[in-house]
Amino acid sequence: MKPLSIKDIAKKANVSITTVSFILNGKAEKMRISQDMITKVENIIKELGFRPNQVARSLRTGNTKTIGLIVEDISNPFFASIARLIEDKAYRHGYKIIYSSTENNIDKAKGLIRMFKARQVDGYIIAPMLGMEEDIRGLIKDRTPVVVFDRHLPGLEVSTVLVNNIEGTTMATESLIRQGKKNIAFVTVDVEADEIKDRYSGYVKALKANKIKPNDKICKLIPFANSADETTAELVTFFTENPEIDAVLFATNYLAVRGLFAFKELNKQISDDFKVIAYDDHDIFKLHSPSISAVYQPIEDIADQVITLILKGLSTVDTFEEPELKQIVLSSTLIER
Amino acid sequence: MKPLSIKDIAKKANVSITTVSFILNGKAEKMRISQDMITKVENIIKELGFRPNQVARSLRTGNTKTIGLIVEDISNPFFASIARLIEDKAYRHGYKIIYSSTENNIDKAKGLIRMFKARQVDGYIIAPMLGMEEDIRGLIKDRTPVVVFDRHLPGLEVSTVLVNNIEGTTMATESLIRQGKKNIAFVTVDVEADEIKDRYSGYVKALKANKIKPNDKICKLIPFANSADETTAELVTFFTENPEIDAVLFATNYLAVRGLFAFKELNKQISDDFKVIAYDDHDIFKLHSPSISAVYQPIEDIADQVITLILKGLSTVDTFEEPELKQIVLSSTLIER
DNA sequence: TTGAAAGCGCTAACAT
DNA sequence: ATGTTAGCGCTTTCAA
Repeated sequence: MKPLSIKDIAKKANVSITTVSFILNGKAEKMRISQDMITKVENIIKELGFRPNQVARSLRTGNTKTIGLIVEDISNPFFASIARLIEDKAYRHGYKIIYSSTENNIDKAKGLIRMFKARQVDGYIIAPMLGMEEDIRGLIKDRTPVVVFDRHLPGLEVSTVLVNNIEGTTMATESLIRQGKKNIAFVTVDVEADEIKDRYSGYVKALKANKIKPNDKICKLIPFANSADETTAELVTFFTENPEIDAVLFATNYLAVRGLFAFKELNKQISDDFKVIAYDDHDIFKLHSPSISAVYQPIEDIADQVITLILKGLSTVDTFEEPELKQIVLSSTLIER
Repeated sequence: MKPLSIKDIAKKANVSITTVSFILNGKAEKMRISQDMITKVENIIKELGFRPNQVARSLRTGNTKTIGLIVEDISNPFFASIARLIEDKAYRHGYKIIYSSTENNIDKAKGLIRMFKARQVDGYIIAPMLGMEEDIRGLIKDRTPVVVFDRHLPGLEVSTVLVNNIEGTTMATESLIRQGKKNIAFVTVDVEADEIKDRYSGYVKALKANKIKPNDKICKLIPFANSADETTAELVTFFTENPEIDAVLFATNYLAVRGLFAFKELNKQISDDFKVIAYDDHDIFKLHSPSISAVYQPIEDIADQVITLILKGLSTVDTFEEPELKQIVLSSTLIER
């Protein structure tokens, strides 16, 4: 059975499709359509359960009321939580989200942007990876609203929502120093992103401020391409070879989880003599015995800011105003456990 | 700058838009367009970076190459993982996913279906909630492919991918009995879903098979609407009041996590004298000291089956074949730790 | 082997 | 205050 069209409603109501369209789009008032007519048509619409074909509407108006969301991996709890919040807020404004994971694959990422373009999404929310600069610049040049979050691409002028990574690891490192730790290890990943580098900078900054000389030997760089097990194995070796370490700061929650697996394997107890802090929180850290301190990224805030920026961009897209670019940097919190 | 259209390509190539369209859609051969023409047009398309407007295409052909994904909460790791796998597989077949979370709110769920309908999605993948029966039936009547997973709605004839819940909890309970446990508690949630009830049935079945009388006193029903903290508090009380319990089977991973928090609060050690098994695995269970056994649901299999079913539905939608309904029940695995 | 033209369902400028 | 109609970009039938 073919779905209803505006024609069917018009016929049923004995009016033209224009009248129906105006009523559908809330322009009845402006067009001074009689109240009687309005209620009559509205009743028929409700009675028949008619919903205008959004595809036709999109073709005509040029906007699809759809936002493309591109992240590295939607199943990562950080992105999944943000995706949920963004979807919820977008929904209330009549927008839907199409998402895709880049899987840290630049070709897939580029393909996604082209695919989203072909689908005429109205705006983009992107947790970008290195190599997407040109593509994002292209979107901006087409006056498509873009908001970037989580990661920042050097030299790219775009609205951005980030957390202050330097601040986060500085706080964490200082807390460890205050607890008398002398050999604080730093475990990070070899991803070429400023955020990751900033986390390292924050760590070094706190050490220097406290006259501790950073020691490369207890800074471990884990290849991004590692499997979970490989990472655990590397960490087992690392901690075995460096028994002087009395505290560890992990640059991502994922690495910290692997670290916990490594400690388990090594039978290494976390205690006042061996402290661990993770960057980015996780349920596991609360529940672990003993529980693990973490730098918490304000997920709800991030989602709020992202959606606010993109909605503003969307609403000014057909005005002549230059879209204003905003760089928002949120603070993270050290949760001491 | 306006995006390119098929017209621009046609003009540039000095051919009609028909020719371009045929080439775009791989119908050039069938139409016996000359190889020269084909390469010439293809080059222009590549050179100008033209991508056909998917919205216009959708309006014309009636399909949007989009699948609607409706789950309770996309940020739940179970759904997030499945979403990621589904998206990935759909992508390879040229489909995109629009998702939404029902938040266990039937009004939102119904709204989502109507919204997806208005957007002409080609098919639906739904982890349904009670109350959606009529809406799903409506989709099927319109000959829209639907695949339901995770939960089954009684009396609804639709392709379904489930795991065998009875089997899972039976295995888990039997394992506990083999370990000599006499007072095995069962903690579940008051959700009116067959899956949840089946988990209870499996537990009872194993008890009876081993001549143990089920004891209501050590079966705890947690309200779904509880906050996390409320659940923890209820579990603290429950385990305090029933010290004879020597093992617990949790009906969901979420409940088990709350249980772990409760044990932590109670300073109750998990050991050979007090065993815990969770239905549905979680990283936390691997990492916990001691680690926690779990019934593992085959996420990858579920995603595979779901996508296979929906793609089959999508490909037969405009044939005259009756869409064949398939009920797939996957086995879960007990991971003993 | 290629082109002209209708039409998918809707919006909105223009006409009445 | 309501109706007529062009056209959004594309696919596909029919004609040449």
